Amino acid sequence: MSETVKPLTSFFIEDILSIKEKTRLNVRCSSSHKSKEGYAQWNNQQHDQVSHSAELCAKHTAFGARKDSIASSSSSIPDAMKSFTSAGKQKRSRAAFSHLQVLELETKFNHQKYLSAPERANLANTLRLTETQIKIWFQNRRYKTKRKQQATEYCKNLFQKSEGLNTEDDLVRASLLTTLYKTYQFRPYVYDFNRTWTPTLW
DNA sequence: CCCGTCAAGTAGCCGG
DNA sequence: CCGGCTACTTGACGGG
Repeated sequence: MSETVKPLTSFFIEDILSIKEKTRLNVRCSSSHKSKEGYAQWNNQQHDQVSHSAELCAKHTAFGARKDSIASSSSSIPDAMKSFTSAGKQKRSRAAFSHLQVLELETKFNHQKYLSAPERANLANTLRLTETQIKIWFQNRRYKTKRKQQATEYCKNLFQKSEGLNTEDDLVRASLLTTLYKTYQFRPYVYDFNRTWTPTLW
């Protein structure tokens, strides 16, 4: 992968309030799996006072770093970024993108579901995220859309079927099913009233 | 404390 | 091979 190192911003409240000196962290952990690409890239993003760019930056939660103070700015994998469980295992992170970042991503996604490499690089640059983060976001977003669509279609079919229902029991069952599908629309498991929880529906 | 959300991890496939 | 894709799964985190 030929990803460029991007300027990253700290999103810590204390950093925002105190307007600390600029720190910069870019963490890159290689996956155990095939090491295809720089998966698991955790970024602490640089903050330029309380400004527009600050809003663009993700709130970093990696390795419990949000609780720790990340003062050190070092190269590849800073010790400050490494948080371990009691078992000595490295803790996994989950970055939270800012509202503005998500907004920009959603806007882009509404226009196009797939990004070319230059488009992705450009978006990554403007949003101050990594290209991998952009890629993963779009992948997840497409999958989310698909699931939503499938759930909607299934509900539609249910309503259509329920039109032909006769007994009160059938109607109750149909409405219960609809409720269930609304509740579990993003879950791969849905209860079949006659059997059990089944892994796939469609 | 349980549960939903969502970024990231994983497996497997495909095209260049 | 490598990078990107889908289709899940995992795990951190926040809200009720």
